[in-house]
Amino acid sequence: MNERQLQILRELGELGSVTATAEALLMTPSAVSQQLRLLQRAIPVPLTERDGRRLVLTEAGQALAAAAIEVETALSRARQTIDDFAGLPDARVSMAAFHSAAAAFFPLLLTAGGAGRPRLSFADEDVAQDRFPRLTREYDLVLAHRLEQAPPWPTTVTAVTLMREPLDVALPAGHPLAAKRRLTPRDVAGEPWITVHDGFPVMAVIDALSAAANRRLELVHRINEFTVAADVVAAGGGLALMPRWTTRPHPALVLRPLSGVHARRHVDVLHRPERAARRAVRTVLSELRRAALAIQGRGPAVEGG
Amino acid sequence: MNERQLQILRELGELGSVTATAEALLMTPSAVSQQLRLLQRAIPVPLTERDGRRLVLTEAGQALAAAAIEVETALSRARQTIDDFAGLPDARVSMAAFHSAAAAFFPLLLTAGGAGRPRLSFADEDVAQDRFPRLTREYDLVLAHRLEQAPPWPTTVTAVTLMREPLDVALPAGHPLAAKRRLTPRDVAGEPWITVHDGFPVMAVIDALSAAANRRLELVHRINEFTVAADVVAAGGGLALMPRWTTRPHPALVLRPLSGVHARRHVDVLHRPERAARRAVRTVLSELRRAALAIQGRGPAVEGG
DNA sequence: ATCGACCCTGAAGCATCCCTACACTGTCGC
DNA sequence: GCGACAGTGTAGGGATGCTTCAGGGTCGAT
Repeated sequence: MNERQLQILRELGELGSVTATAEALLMTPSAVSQQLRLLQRAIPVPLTERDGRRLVLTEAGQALAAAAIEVETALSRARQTIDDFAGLPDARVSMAAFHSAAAAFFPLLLTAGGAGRPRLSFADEDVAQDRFPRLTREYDLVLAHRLEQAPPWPTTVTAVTLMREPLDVALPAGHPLAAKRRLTPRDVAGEPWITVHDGFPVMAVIDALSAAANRRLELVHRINEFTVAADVVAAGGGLALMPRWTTRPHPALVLRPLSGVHARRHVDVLHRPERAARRAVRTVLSELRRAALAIQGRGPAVEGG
Repeated sequence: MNERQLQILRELGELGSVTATAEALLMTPSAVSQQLRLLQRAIPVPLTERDGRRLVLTEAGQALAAAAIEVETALSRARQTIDDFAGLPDARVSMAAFHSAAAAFFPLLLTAGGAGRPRLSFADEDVAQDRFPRLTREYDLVLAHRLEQAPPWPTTVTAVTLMREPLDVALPAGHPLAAKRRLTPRDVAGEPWITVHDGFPVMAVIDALSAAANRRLELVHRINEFTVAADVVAAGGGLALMPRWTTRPHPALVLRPLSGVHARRHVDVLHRPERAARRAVRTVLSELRRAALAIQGRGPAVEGG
């Protein structure tokens, strides 16, 4: 049982297939298979089992994969130890975020001053909810969002909630419903709607809205990008759900809180546990928390939720 | 930087020479040297430096060696994880103790019942104080003793104090001084003494006694083994310091507490940090703590200290 | 100062390990 | 039932890690 084999087992647990593991670790499936066999030879309980043509971890395999995370974390800490002595200031932290969080957080992180700060590499990644965790393989930190009632992130990643952000109804300033301070599902169920694509986090609220009003909603447009959606709402294309804080207010729109349905999303930062062994990563994590507070404080004063 | 190289670095830090490291790891000094060179190649700060003809760790090397302990601990935990699944009840725990602790603790540990308990392998090892830590390489647990005022154990081993045991003056029941409830340095400084060999923990109390009485003590016999010393005391060979709880009371002797000097030893259990990852080792550790309480409770009723 | 003992390091050689390439078997979906 | 896909075995090659042996630096005793 060596570190390499444990790493392979861990990836297999997270990715669920030998081929994907091989791809992630830049090796051939055959090599993965062989290392798994060697690992198994040293261990008296089965670590893997076939599931159709796939290979998955047994319960024991999952337990060992969890232990493998500790091993990698310890090794990362060792590397950080020597970086501390080398005093390398060129630490780079890579970070991905979905669009609205990227727009809200990235500028704040850039202006956060201080000498010797880690240098940041940003990337925007708008993916379906279940794809966020595996982005942590490519980026040190991943800003992800999920609805409050959605299933939690897998335990293979560490997740910290940065904010619990209400989702409001965006409508043109001149719209009749704009006169009300808050909107009920029955208020809005008859309107045409602009929603995200299927599988994206906000979608479940639309379903809940439909259920609360006991009526099928008319989904006219499917637009993931909130700024695009905002422009379409302003042009009279329909109503849309918009995060209260992380999108810049559109001059021609107003936001109204929803009552009667749970319309709130978590903005979380995800990372593989061992990444937090790096001091630079921890620094950025705490800057993120500070930025989240700033974003909530400055938001347009719409209360409720 | 792999696990093996970190292990070698750690041993070098603890043993202080390439040759000793090679011996401990069952390899040749040349192999150790080569692995250290490979490790160094990956790291931008010097990890080792020459000290005469010896090779020792730099500060950075010591820090990395400490991190190496975490790596080994994580690997040990991984092994324990699979043992948990395998449900192996045949866990063996090896344990060494200096003589008096061995006599006091080993029987209690044997009678500690319970099904599926770890099986114990005992060994007695009476070594000079500075040799105790390296016994942890050979045994899972090492019972060691040191005087309260002595330097603490090195940080490379984990130490838990089981008891702080007073050292009393043993004297024949018919001795004139036996009439006193407690003895001062001046009371005993004129008597002939039986002491342990140089370098053994109790010796420092003799020195303190000498200093407190401002007088050179007459050291007649050098006997490490307390039961032997007890018999010699009974035969009128002189006075001796005896631990209050861990030696069986001799029928012809009485113990009298000393005042005026700090005469108390710690009975500690030492182990390499990663050994505690094993459940069986933790079980025995807690049994040791319970045994220590029992030993103190049952001791002959001599109060003071 | 010199010699021998000791300690570390380097070169050569060998066994082992780990990977790729390729062929094969089993499984799923159309 | 066929093609696509997933995993596994074998052969072979390069890298790795060790031992052996030789050499150079350091310490202590004579």
